[in-house]
Amino acid sequence: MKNSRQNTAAQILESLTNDIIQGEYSPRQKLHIKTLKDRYNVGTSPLREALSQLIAKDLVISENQRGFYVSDISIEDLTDIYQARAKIESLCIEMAIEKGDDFWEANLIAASHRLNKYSKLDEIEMGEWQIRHAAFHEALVVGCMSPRLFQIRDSLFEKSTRYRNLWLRENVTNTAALKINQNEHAALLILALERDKKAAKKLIEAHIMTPVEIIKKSLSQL
Amino acid sequence: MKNSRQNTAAQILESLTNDIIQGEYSPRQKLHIKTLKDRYNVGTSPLREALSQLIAKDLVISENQRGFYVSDISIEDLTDIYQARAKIESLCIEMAIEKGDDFWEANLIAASHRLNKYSKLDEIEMGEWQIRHAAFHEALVVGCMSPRLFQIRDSLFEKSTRYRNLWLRENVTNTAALKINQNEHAALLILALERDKKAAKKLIEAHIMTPVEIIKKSLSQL
DNA sequence: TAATGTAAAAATGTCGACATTTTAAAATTT
DNA sequence: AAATTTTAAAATGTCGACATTTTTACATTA
Repeated sequence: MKNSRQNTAAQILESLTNDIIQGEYSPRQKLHIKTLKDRYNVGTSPLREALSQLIAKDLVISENQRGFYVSDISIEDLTDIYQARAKIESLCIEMAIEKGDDFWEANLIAASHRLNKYSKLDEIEMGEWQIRHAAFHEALVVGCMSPRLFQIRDSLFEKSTRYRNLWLRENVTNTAALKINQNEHAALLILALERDKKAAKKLIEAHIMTPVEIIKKSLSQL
Repeated sequence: MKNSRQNTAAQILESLTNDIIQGEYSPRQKLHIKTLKDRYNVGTSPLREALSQLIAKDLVISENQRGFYVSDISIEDLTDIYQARAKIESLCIEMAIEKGDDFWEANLIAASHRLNKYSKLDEIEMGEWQIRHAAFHEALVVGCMSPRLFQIRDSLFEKSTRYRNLWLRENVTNTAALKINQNEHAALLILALERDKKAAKKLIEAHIMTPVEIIKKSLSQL
């Protein structure tokens, strides 16, 4: 395993990022250097370099001489992140509708079909559903053609993951919520193909904000 | 100097960030560990931790076993960053116009006045002008009340600094360009106070995109 | 001379050690 | 017993050293 293209710091960064956004470590949890070294079998330097990158990504905070902590979550932060996500997604879709070509349309229809078929199954495996769901939304915005806006979109999506998982726990069996979701996706597809920017923007913003109230409840029960 | 509230890594991060966006190091320049250690008088660990954060901020890139480099600039990146900045700024202003109160208005008028007075002087010191200019634009968007959107705005502004400095070199004596700029600021103030979202958005996007063509020329001559 | 191969030099990434600070526990005082 | 001080333990941040890889300089061959 010596000839891996990534250095140790980059590898740990992946693991740590995942473990934090998937809730392996809780918000505000202390991240002891010693413990992490043992867990990931690495030395001090690459570990601290990975943590440094997580600081820049706002997933970890550090206090001088007091170590590293998983960054906190809160209702204010939840609202702000989802609001920002909604606006950015809306922006991307607007630009995609302006610039999207036949291939964008075709790809979007295909992604919609894949999500639809899977959503109608009796037994839905949440991992696969999330993949197809994310793929549909990406197909919508991919026409916007801005690397920076995509990067911002991705980073906000990543930050929202810890909150989204609270929603998924509530709705893994809630088929009614999934149904509404499905209808919204169908409407989004139509509006995009009709190039109705205004309506598409309005709908996507509402679509992204939908889970916020439910997550608020889960959060306040914590 | 032992009891400074920041650790070494955080201090170097500030210096490095500044030195990169102010052009002390050029795009694609190799950042030798040894050289940097000597220059900033620090050890390997905090230096690499600072560089790790700069990687997350896209100001530095690294290749395994080949070290660190200042990230490149290009016409494509210039356009993308300014386009993204324009859209984000537009978004913030839209939200600010929706939510802004009397204090937002008052503060905006004050900031406009400070910029105006300074712009009319015979001898303009560019550093002070930049401060007042940035303050005016911040006063415009501050009503939007979203920490995350501000953070995105700031990070895009920081990324655009290397390009902006190219513009400033061209226009430090170009009073005609500054005049147009001044008129646009006056118009922005009026539109904001009139709560004319649509016109304000359109103008701010054009305003931010204005320097792009000039910078393109400077870039292609490099 | 150009191309290829080899040896030396330089640079990177990782580790363990150490001084300093923080935290926890024990002892002392009020 | 509660509050404060003292002492011990644990954890952090920084450094220099070292193995490994890359780069450069030089020599060999076609």
